[in-house]
Formats: sequence, structure tokens, C-alpha cells
Amino acid sequence: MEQSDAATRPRNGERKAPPTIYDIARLTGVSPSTVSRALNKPGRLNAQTERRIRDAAAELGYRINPMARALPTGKTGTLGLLVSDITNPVYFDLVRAAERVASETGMTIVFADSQESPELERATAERLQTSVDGLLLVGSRLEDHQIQELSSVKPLVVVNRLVEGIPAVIPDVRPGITTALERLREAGHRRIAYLAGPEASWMNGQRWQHAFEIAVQWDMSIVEIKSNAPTREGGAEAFGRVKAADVSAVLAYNDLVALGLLRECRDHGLDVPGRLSIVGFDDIFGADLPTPALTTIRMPLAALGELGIRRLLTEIDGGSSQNDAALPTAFVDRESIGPAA
Amino acid sequence: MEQSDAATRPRNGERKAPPTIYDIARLTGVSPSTVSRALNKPGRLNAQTERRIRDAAAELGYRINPMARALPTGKTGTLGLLVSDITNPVYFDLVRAAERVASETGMTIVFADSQESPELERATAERLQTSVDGLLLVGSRLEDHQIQELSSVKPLVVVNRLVEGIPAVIPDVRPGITTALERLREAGHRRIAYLAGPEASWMNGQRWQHAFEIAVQWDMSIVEIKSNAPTREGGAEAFGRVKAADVSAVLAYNDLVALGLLRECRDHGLDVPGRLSIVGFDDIFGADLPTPALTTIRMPLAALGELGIRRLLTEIDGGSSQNDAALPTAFVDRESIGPAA
DNA sequence: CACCGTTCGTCAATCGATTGCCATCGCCGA
DNA sequence: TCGGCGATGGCAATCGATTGACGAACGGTG
Repeated sequence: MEQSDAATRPRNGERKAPPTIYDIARLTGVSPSTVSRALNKPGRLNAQTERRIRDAAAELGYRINPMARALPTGKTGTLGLLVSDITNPVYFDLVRAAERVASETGMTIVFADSQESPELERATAERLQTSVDGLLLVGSRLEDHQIQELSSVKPLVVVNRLVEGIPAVIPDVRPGITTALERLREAGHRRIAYLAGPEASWMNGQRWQHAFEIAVQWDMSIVEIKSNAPTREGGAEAFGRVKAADVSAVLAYNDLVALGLLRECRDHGLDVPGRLSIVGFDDIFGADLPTPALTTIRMPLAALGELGIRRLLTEIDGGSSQNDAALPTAFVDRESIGPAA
Repeated sequence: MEQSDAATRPRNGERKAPPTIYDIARLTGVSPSTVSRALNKPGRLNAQTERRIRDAAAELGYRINPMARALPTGKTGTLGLLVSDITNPVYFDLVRAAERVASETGMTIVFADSQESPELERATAERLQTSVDGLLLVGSRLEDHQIQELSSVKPLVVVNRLVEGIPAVIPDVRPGITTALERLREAGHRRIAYLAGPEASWMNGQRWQHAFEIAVQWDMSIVEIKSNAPTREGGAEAFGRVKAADVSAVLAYNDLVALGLLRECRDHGLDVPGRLSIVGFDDIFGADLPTPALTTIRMPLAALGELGIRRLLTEIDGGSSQNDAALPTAFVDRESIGPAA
């Protein structure tokens, strides 16, 4: 490969130290404390002095040193965002929305994934806590008391989960599931299966529980089928169990497993939606790609991310302790539901 | 919604301050500096003293305050990762690999996206630079000189791009493109199109250039077709232009535009691969989902992320200035190539 | 017994910014 | 003329950890 030009590229020691408020103070002939006030207590100083200092700061290209500021104030200006699996497309919109809101308010986001491991999640959360002002836990796999412990050291908000005493932002899965089952019922389905997600997932519990209640209420039979992992592979591996269950439709924990199952059906020549109807959950990127396109239940992901961050922000200012209303989910009708065989 | 239990949840002021080395010092009867050495200069102290201090630290649940450490040392222990668009699935594996390597070495990653805007990218990069030890720019849309300026303030590595004097980690697109064009040629294609990506993308230039050279060398005609955005929408919008170009195959800048085009073909009843063959680029999540599954060229994304971080890390220690060899791409044969009409 | 070289631990300065408290100044009204 | 007040800006302590310089204690040696 090409050799980088070591002669012109600044090596570590050669980079000039960034200007500090002391440099500005010297340049303008005031004291450092005055500079500090000029820069973040507008109005506290004489207008001309403030102007002079701001100009000097601009001229020197001054940027505040967040570390130095964090020491006396205890505020780092960063928020931690912890998700269960970065490579799950479901987090796209959520992450992006969170990032947008955060940067609008001048915060920066530190971002980590726990790879579906509770141990790793706890360790990461603790590590992050030392350097952030607050933590947003999305789809946490921790136990309630662990989350409560984390919450006792720094502000913390959970998304897609409800924990006693912890501020939360959650979707309301009911409308989406209700409509989905309604359609299935209209299409003649009477025996359906729920293809489950991780047991440690609160969201999984919610989805199962509501599907169960509604199915029972409408006199449909419903069974729960385990999956090994909430991934495409997990969905594919469940194919045998789904077939054996003798149902005409399955509601999947998420689109990933639905997609895996769908593909496996195609590979085994099982017609979807002719012989089996499939409904996913989340409406992730790619759900509309296969043939048949996946019918699914859309999560308000961007809203979840945005509200999560806002809630965390107010939590950090010692704000309200009132949870917002749950955000509604919506049924997305595509091609993977058909009349019962 | 449920009311959080404000009585038990610690409000901001109530959270107890985390233990410091001073607390440990008091507890063990030594001075703070001794504690500092016990914790990060193993061997410098008497073994028993060190033990005693470590035990006390563990007992108090001591965690070092990264901000306080950053001040004297100038090292923040965090790395910045800047991508052009978080919602592009292409970054999945890269981000995850980067995150893994970073946390293995005890670094944390701050993560931001520039939403395809050079201005936003520059602003974000500058903002991040004040709080990280180094920056990884992935698919930067900045101009060379802007990148060089950024590099003069803190260590910086670019991925998917080559800039004079800047350490870089790049893929070698040649093998993948060569094989792809070979297959197209074997299938009888003589007139092909390149569906272009953003002009500010170095990677786009590479892909076009190599496709061009190889096509010319093999006596295939090749034209460049512009797209409005490197997204599925961008690909769909290019449908008319692709049809008008009278080619039998198109190589797309990335899988997103390929997927968009593919879907549009299906919606307009244009048979793929019967009447048009399509080859994507990147092999993102979902490329195998449609029917026909997208034939594409795989990027070594995880390796790019891992090497990028490693390179940045050695750069931060003032390490080598030698770029690694480019990582090879590979042709992924699926279903969207067929014999020329 | 005096001297010397290690070993171990403390002192104190330092990183960059914040902030409570105080000093000064000018101006006003009594 | 004096007291007082608001506006303005400086002083110095502080946040938590690091680190070079220094000193005390100790064991070994001639």
C-alpha cells in the first residue's frame, strides 16, 4: 500500500495544544474567570467586554474542553444509549432519532450494544455510567432489581420495558395486535401460533400476553412456540416446530424471526400465505422486500427514541416523574396474510 | 400512564457521590497518590499495600472518574466514529466490529452520523474532537483539505477513502467487480450501466473507475447513470433512466439503490433477471430477501471496522504510518443475473 | 558503626473550567 | 458630602486524578 506521508502529517507530540480560557484571558487582558463568564453567562458582564472576549475566542478558534468542565460541574454532556443488539435493524430509526434530539440539545451520544447478554449489559452500563449524565436502556435484558440499582447511581430511562419506579417510554402493542388478529380472524384463521422471542425480554412478554388475551376473547386457539434466538436464524430453526403445531397462521415476536421463517417456508416449498400466514413485528428495514412482502405491526421507533432522550433529559434536570402515554403500534397490511387453508 | 414512584426513585440531588481515591486513601490510611499508583502502576508499591488498597477499592465499589483522569493525562479513553448515514444497513457489521475491538481495549466509542451532509459532518467532527482521543471517518463526504485540517488537531483515520497523508483503511473493489463483470460477460451482456452514487463519495469514484476500466478492457460498452440519492428511493427514481439507456445489465453503486431499482422493475413488470440483470454492492442485510435475491459484491465490513479502530489506536500511540493492504471484496452470486436478453 | 543504595510512600503542583465571595467604581438620592 | 446600591470583574478554592521530586526507613557492606 501507499506510504503515508509521515513528514507532513502531524505526529502525536507535534499537534499544538488547543487554546484555553487562559489564552483568551491573556489576549484580552482580563482574568480567566471573566472569560468563563463571558462565554456562558450572557449578560453577566459588560456588553463590550463580553464582545471583546467572544471575538478573541472566535479568533483563537477556542473550543471548550468538556473534560475540564465536567470536573467542577459533574455534567459530562453525554448520554449513554444501550441496545441489545446493534445489528438488529429495528434500532435504526430509534438510534437516529435519539442522536438527532441529543445533538439538537448539544449532547453527544455514546452508544453500545450488549449482544443479548445480560452480564455484558450490566458491565457495559456500569462502565458507561462513569462518563455519562444519564443512560437510556433499550430492550434491556436485565432483571428489574439490576435496573433499579443502576438507576440509583445516575438518571436512567428504559425504553420498551416497564420497571417499578423507573421512568419508561413504551409502545402500546394492543392496537397493532388487535387489528392483526382481526384480519386473521376475518380470513378464517382459528388456530394460530405465537413464535416467541427471548424470555428476558419484557416486550416479548407483552406481545405474547396481548395476543393471548385477544385470541382467547375471540375464541381462537393460540400456542406459544419457542425460538432459539430473535434472529433470522432463530426463525428458520423454528420451522419444524411451526409445521408440527398444525396452525394456519403465526404471529412472530419480531420481523427478524418472521423473515427467517418466511424464507425457510419458501425453501421447503410451503406456500405463504397459501398454506401459512405470517405476521411480523416492528416493520424493520427489509420487511417489504421478500415475496410475499411481510405483513407486520409497526413500532413507533423514531418516537420511542426521541421521547426516550427527552425523558432522560428532563430526568437529568430533576424533572417530572410522570410517564408519557404509550405510543400506539399500527398494523401494516402487506402480502403474507391469506385465507386460512 | 402509570405514575412513577417518585418517593423511592432517587432524584438528582439524592444520589450519593461515587467514591474517589480520597475515600480509599482515608480508609486505608495512605495518601491519595499512593492509591493512584496502587491502581495503575502495578509493582511500583509494596505488594501488601497494593493488595490492601485494591481490596478497599473493590469494597467501596470504586470506579475511576474518566473526566478527572482526562484532565492531567489528556487521554479521554473514547474514540469517535462518524458515518455518513446511520440508517444505512451497510454500517452494521462495521460498527459492531469497531465497538467490539474498542471495548476489548477498554475504549468507548462515540458514534455520530452526518446525514450525507458535508457541513454537518465537519461540525460534528469538530465537536467530537474536543472529547475523543481520535476520530474514525467512514465514507467521509468532506474534501481532502478539510480532512487534513481535522487530522492536524487529533489523530484521525479514514475508512473507504484515500487522502494524501492520512492513514486509511480501504477495501480493494477490483476482485469483486472483475468477477461480476466476468459473469455478466459470460452471460452475454455487452451493454451495461453503472448506477452512480454520491459524487462526494470517494468509494463511488473507485467503483465507477474500476468498472469502467474493466468494461473497456473487455470491449463492453458502459454508461454512467446518475441517481438522486444512495437510497432505495434513489434507485427507484432512476428506473426510467435505466430503461431509456437500453442496457441489459446494471451495476449499482450500492445495494440500497439496487434494491430500489429491483423493486421498481418488479412493480413495472420488467423481468429481472430475464430482461435486465442487476448487481449490487456491499451485500447488506436484506440483499438476499427479494425474489430474485440480489447478486452483489461483498465488502469486508467487519474487517474494515476492526482494522480502522486498530489503526486509529496505533496512530494515537504515535505508531506506524504504514497503511495496511487493501481488503479484498468478493462476488456473491445470487439470482439477479441472467443471460442477456 | 558509618555509609550507601533501594524501596516505599508522601508532598505538592498541575490539567481547564467553574463559582461563591469580595473589591472597586460610578452614580444616585438624601 | 455621605451612604448605599447595582454593575463589573478579580481572587482563590475546587472538582479527581496524575506524577516528578523528595524524604524516611531499611538492609547490607566494609
